[in-house]
Amino acid sequence: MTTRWLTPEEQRAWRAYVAATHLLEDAIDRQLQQDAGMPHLYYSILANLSEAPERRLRMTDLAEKTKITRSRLTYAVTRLEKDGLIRRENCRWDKRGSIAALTDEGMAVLERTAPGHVETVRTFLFDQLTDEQVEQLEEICTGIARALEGDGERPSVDEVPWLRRSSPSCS
Amino acid sequence: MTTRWLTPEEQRAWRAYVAATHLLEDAIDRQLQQDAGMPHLYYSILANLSEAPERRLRMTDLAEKTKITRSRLTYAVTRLEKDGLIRRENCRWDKRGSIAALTDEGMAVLERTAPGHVETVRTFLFDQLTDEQVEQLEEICTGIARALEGDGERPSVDEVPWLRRSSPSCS
DNA sequence: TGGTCTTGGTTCAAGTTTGAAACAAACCTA
DNA sequence: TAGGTTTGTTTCAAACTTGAACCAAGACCA
Repeated sequence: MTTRWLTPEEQRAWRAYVAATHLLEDAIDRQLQQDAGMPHLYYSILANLSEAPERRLRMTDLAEKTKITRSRLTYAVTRLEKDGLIRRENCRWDKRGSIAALTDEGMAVLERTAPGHVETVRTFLFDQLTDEQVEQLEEICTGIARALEGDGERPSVDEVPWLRRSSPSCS
Repeated sequence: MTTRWLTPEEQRAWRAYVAATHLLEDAIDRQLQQDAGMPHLYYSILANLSEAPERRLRMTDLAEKTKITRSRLTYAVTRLEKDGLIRRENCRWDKRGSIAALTDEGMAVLERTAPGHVETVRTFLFDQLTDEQVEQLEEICTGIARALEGDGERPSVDEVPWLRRSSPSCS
């Protein structure tokens, strides 16, 4: 089977997608770095904890929620713990487990910085979209995420039989 | 003025967006790392060069095309140069300038790995979308990118007067 | 001209991410 | 219940990113 290259429409969509996602993530990272002294991911970790029952989650659950690897999470939590925004506790039921708990200070940082963050997201994302587009975006993204999540387990790339033939193009 | 929090629809869209973009970028990075031995960004750099006249671009233009900072680009190009996929040349008109040129070997790598890359993008993105959604995605992303690009200059975050008030939520 | 400002790139240190390997506890199963 | 496998998490080294500082070389202009 020969490669199905992207159609012109797909090319355009793909490039716009790559550009938009990079630019937006950069803008959000910069804003949060300035206002909260941490990148977006770290903020997300705190935000996820703030919504969890008792403001605490097991590492694996937190990694699942934030869609990152466990090792990346370990590093991030270690940093946030040094900053006093998170506290590590060990799990009673499962001695292997480690639990990340949001501290009051962490909650305070979140409360202080949430407005700026929301405003950034609004300015650069939602202010640019019609209500209809917001819906479309959700559907599109939900579809993509579903394809990538399997049922909780990421379909490790090498399980998919990639074709290998020539000719470039497609950033 | 008090913060305009995200509506439930916006929340859903935002979360789906964050999840989808992370998962997709991760999948693409993993695939390219395995097949081409480089992350997506590096592949994009090669791809951009391959389409430029004479397969060469000035650093700043390349940074602009790939939406990354100059320092990040410098590092990436240095690595790719070590791998023999890019060659640096100096600009005749402007002695400050530095030009990145795709080597034949770089072109070959691109040709060899493009099919796998396209297939990944297709599998996880376009196969999940209807033709209509592809169009919608392009429009949405174009809008976002426009808001973030000013006219070539990024609106440095601190020029926007952020509001600062309390209450969290919004990953 | 000789300053001074801007632009194009690189450098450096500190911080982050990656993937593989290491551990330890929990879970089988014969 | 010992031995083997799986699961939860951390560790480590190598690679990458960030932002500020730096260095030329062009541009501007009194």
